[in-house]
Amino acid sequence: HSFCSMLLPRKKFLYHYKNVRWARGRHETYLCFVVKRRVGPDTLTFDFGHLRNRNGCHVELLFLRYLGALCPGLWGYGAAGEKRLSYSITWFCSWSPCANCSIQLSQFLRNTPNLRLRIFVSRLYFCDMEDSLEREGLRMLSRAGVRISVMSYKDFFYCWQKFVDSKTSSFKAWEELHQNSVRLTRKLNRILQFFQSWDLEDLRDALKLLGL
DNA sequence: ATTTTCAAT
Repeated sequence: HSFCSMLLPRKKFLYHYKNVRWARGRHETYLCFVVKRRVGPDTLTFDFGHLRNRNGCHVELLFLRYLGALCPGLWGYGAAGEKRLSYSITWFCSWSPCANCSIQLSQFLRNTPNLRLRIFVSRLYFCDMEDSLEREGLRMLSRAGVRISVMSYKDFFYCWQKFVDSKTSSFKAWEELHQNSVRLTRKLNRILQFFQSWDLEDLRDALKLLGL
């Protein structure tokens, strides 16, 4: 695509996705995505790539702009409501969405039931205050059926393989990756006020990865 | 102990 170069430079990935407590200077947000078409119980990987925020537009809303091109037939072909295709999108974002993006996404998804969204985030954006709008936004997304998780080692590893110009260098975890991921996962669970259970698609992906 | 955040210069 013209709007998303295929591979992310290693340095950029490591700088922007590092789940450090004090993410000084991360004034950009990256979004790596996988689009899968759902055919009955099966999903076929259809497209992947990455985006970053531009011109004051948050990357999530930028993604929504490109959604029509990424998911042909999402809104049906020809006659209204006919032959709508179903898609699943998984994205990995360096920051969690701001309140406004969460609201926009929730509304969009309510009007597009044939689209499923699964979100992984490296860091939580403005979620320190108990009453922050960002926290409420995450709950809103959750209620709209989006499963949100904090990225763990396996997710960084996957992104390195899939989206990064890693050549032959293997992914090396930074100090504190695991601790930070655990801390942020606990924080997200407290925000969402319940423990999200496994879902079937995660299980299928895990089995596929193991070659089962 | 404390530090930042999809910038603005």
